[in-house]
Amino acid sequence: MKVNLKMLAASLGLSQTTVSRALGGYSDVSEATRRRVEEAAQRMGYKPDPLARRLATGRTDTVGMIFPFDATEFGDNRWGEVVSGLSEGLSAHDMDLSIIPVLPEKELDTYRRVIEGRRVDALIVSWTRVDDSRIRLLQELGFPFLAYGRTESPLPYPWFDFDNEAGARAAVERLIAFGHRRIGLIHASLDYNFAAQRHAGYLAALRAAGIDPEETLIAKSPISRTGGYKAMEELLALDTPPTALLVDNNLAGIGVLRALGAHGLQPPRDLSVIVYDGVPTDIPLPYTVTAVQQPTGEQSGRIMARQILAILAGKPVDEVHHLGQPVIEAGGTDGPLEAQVVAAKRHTRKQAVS
Amino acid sequence: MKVNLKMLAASLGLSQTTVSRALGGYSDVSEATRRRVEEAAQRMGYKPDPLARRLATGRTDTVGMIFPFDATEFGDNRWGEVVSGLSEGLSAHDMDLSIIPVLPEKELDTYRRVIEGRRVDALIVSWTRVDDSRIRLLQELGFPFLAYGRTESPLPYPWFDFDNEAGARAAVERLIAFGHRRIGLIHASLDYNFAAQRHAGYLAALRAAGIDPEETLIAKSPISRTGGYKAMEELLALDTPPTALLVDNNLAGIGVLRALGAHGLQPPRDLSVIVYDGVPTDIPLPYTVTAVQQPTGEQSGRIMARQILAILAGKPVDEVHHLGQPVIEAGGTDGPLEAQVVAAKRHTRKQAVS
DNA sequence: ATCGTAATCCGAAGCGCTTTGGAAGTAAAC
DNA sequence: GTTTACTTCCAAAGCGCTTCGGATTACGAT
Repeated sequence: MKVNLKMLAASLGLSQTTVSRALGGYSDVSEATRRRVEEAAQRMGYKPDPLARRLATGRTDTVGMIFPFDATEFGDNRWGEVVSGLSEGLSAHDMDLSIIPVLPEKELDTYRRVIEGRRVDALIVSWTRVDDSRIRLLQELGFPFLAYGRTESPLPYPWFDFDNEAGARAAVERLIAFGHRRIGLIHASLDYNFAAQRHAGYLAALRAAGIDPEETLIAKSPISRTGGYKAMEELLALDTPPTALLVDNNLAGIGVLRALGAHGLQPPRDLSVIVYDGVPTDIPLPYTVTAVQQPTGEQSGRIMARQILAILAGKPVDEVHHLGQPVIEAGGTDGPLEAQVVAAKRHTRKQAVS
Repeated sequence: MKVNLKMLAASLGLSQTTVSRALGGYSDVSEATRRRVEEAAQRMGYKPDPLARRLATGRTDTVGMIFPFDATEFGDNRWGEVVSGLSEGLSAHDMDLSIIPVLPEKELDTYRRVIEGRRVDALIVSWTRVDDSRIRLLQELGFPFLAYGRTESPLPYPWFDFDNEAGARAAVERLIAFGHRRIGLIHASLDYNFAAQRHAGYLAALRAAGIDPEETLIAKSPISRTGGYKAMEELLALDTPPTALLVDNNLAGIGVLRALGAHGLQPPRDLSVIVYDGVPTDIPLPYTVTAVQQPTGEQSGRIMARQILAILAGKPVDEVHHLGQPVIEAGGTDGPLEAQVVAAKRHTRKQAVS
């Protein structure tokens, strides 16, 4: 039989009020009775009914994440890590994370339903777009949320993000320092904020070095292995392909490396490659990949959990920001242009002979 | 301003009871007033507060899925489809699906918490084990659930599953019909029920054909690309490798095919390969894969949604079962043994010459 | 002896909905 | 005209918790 507040109170000869406040950690109950109450609650296995609590307080102690199943997020283990860290960070404060799956075309409706249904105290918006209708809706409704990634918005809002522009710039600067001038970019749809920012960083680095960006060296690709594969093939088909390449997401990165392999090419001999976010554990590669690295998803998740709690505690939204700095992690897939040229000469000579 | 039942009732000059029952579709309210009520509710934008309703009814109209982040499920787009179908099937009945992420080591605790917290009306257990403590816990607590995959249990319980044994048997029979006798198996941990069943089907087919299973032809592998890759390399390193192979999951299947490619081997010339569940969209392959195919995840999800609703409606648990039949989808990765032998001869001859 | 203060405790009013157990009105049956 | 049987509606009692606004007691201060 489930015990409730009333029974607990009765068995202690106290009022429900006092028991409730004792358990709630209020100061107007003596240390002695608090201990008595806690002991009894423990002994009788009392657990406050969250449904009742919710109705009384109006809080659900749950934060939600609406998850559109267009699946790009799948296979990206980074996302899993973030969720994991978030969940852990929240549960330390007795809050839960609930992921609400939804068909992409019904996404906005679901936001409305979830908010109206008061199913969660706050929402996390991931994969932000440059122009993001979800964030506009949330702002309009005045519902608490945290954006995982920034967006263009006239109003302030809380966000967690990395300095994508700086990351891409650093990567391209590294390639330039290696002597490259024909540097390609494979990027996701520029509707995604992260892609737009990395794209901007790429252009900025080139221009700063006095290099005119070439449209043909820039290929768009879905966030997927296949996407990266095909985009790489496009670039390889150019009359003069790039000598170096930045790939703006890890899934496409795998595809790129596979495409190179399939064409008998090997980084960095034939092409210098830097992959944003590195490549997830996939199948064995004969080299480590030079990457723009960001903190692990777990760390990010924990920070986001703290941000969410701060928002719910009433911290002004224009103060809740976190901008992580990515770092370049040197690997074996990029190198000096001269080395490549030499290798290429050897290669063509060999081909001519055979 | 949010309108509640009381306000709605007042504005109509009716009691809360009547309004509630009108909206609830009870028969003891006249058609005329029902219409009036519905019209007014619509006009005033009345939405019953789910928190209050939950407290009153004790139902949450949510089904949960506790999701351990050991990540095998990631990258397996099949799982995403299932979730999607489930979610859709449930929302047609105004129920929600909530995915609760959890660290693997805290999984059982979370089951307890979620149940005690009455956060959901029912749970879905996925990736069932042969011996599954989660299912035991749920049975013990008498909490409604649906197992996605069977398990060994003395008590009846509701499940959704495919005939894994039959699927594996059919695949192996096909290979046998092609003349193969050295047929390998790459399988996931046999703690997983699906793996155990497919393993059993594999053995059964061999024995039925009078072939003695060879331990060395059976390799265990994690459910991942890397796992499949390594397992394939193990089998290739054998003195006499198998001439045909069944891979019991799609992720490992990709790894297997990549490993073959990396060793300059090509199915079916050098090895006949059948992959359970086919291979997910990955990077381009020069052939279609012969697969044991199951209905799409969406369909499965919708069926599961119906099952859950039936359980909640009180249908006896030993009547809620669904066993899907997998079918072999012929592709270009398997074929007659003789053809392989001929090709191999040609191959070795060529090697001898060069 | 009286007052103010601080420390504890509690009654009762919600939170917004569902549901039980009638009551009132109306029509059919005798 | 009375009885029976519906039909339609409603008052009130929860669901289990939180919290506001005191009430009570104890005690040092005046």
